[in-house]
Amino acid sequence: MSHSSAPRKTPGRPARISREDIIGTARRIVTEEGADRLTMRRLAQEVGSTPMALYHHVRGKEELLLLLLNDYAERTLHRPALPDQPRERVVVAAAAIHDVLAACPWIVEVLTADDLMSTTALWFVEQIVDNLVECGLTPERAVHGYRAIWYYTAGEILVRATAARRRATDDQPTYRERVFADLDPGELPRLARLSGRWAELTAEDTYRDGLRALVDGLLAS
Amino acid sequence: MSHSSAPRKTPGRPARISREDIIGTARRIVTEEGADRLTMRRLAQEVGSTPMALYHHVRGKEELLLLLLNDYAERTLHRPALPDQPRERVVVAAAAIHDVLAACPWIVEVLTADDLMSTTALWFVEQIVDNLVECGLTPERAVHGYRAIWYYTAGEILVRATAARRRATDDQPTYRERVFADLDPGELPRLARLSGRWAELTAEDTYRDGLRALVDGLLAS
DNA sequence: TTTGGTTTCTATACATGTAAGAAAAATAGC
DNA sequence: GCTATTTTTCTTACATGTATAGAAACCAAA
Repeated sequence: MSHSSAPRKTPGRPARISREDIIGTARRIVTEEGADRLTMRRLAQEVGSTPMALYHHVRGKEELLLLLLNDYAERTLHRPALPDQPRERVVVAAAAIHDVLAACPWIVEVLTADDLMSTTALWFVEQIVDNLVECGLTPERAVHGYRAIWYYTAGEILVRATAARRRATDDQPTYRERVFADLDPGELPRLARLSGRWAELTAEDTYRDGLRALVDGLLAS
Repeated sequence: MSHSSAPRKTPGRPARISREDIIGTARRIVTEEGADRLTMRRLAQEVGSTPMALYHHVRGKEELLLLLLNDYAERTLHRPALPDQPRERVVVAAAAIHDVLAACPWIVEVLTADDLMSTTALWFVEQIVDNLVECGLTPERAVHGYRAIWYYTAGEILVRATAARRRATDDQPTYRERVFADLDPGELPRLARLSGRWAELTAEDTYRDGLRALVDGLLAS
């Protein structure tokens, strides 16, 4: 579509599609029709190529989704105004990442990435680590603290997203509901007493509370 | 294999395989040859049936893995001796769950379960919630606290397991390594200074430290 | 022009999960 | 014994990710 004249310098057959084409088209499919519709065949057809040609620009579907996630983060993750207190900065930076990712429903299959590693996202990591140091942690403990925050954040998003997906798919009552329906109050009194409200309680969004608790605890030690 | 005489009471074609057969055989395949080898076709062949017959005893592969996980938890998760302090009880109960799950390499695909819900595992949940209340939290906050612990735990296992899998699969340097290799010290000074030690630092097992911090923070608020 | 090398693209094939529906094997009522 | 009903099993077919092998399109040298 693009380059026309400009004498080529590399040998070999010239590429008809680029990684950017692929990612762009993939993004369009995903935003317009949802992540289910993104198949390698469909994507190939849409960029005017064959499925296996994609594999010369992208290692496989997993990498494609990872690239898509980075692309998404790059364009929707914006640096927020940070508060004065270092501790609050940690909270704000983590919550900003969380909110953007949580709003991205197709994320589940990729989010087990080791870290989020787009250039934009790294700024947030920097803020978290730096402000943890600012609060008195050694750099080593600050990194560990960041990792704990990332585990908590990724876990929250993954668990909630999967639960939501299951609820949407299954017509039947959940396994959880069945188990909670007949708890033995003798064996598990606390859960039995809470069983009626469990669904409601776990549905509440308490990400920030947990995050604050975690940051507090990291700084207290 | 089992029932012989005993006049049947239900109408319909009698079942030749049972859910227990399926789970047992699946467990054998997974423990002997790894989770990759567990396919519906292979499993069907092994129980002496056809793939689609399995679907009358199990909703699909995802449910099968969930059942397998519960089965695994049921037989390897044993109630530990709990310390005296309620706060330490929370830590010990959570760490017990964590350690059993983390030792289970095929877990990744299922762990996004809403909670771990085998009967045995619920005892641990009970301990966590109960002792959080014992420490002064309201029952509501105790449930939220348990959820935060679960998010952190599931996230840790998932992220670490996936990272390990990626390292095992990929021969090429990780995306992370490439990004960390050329960080701009002007933009991200803290990360740039730590970049050489990042892999080493994130490889350390700091689950318990983070857990303690989280529990401390939950109780401090 | 021909030959060789390099890169990209295409065709074909396979393994996998599972949807749809027909067939089989039992019971219940007559 | 015969038919209707119910439950389980089997057959077939499809969508998907991707491995493999080779064809196609470009450059550079002979």
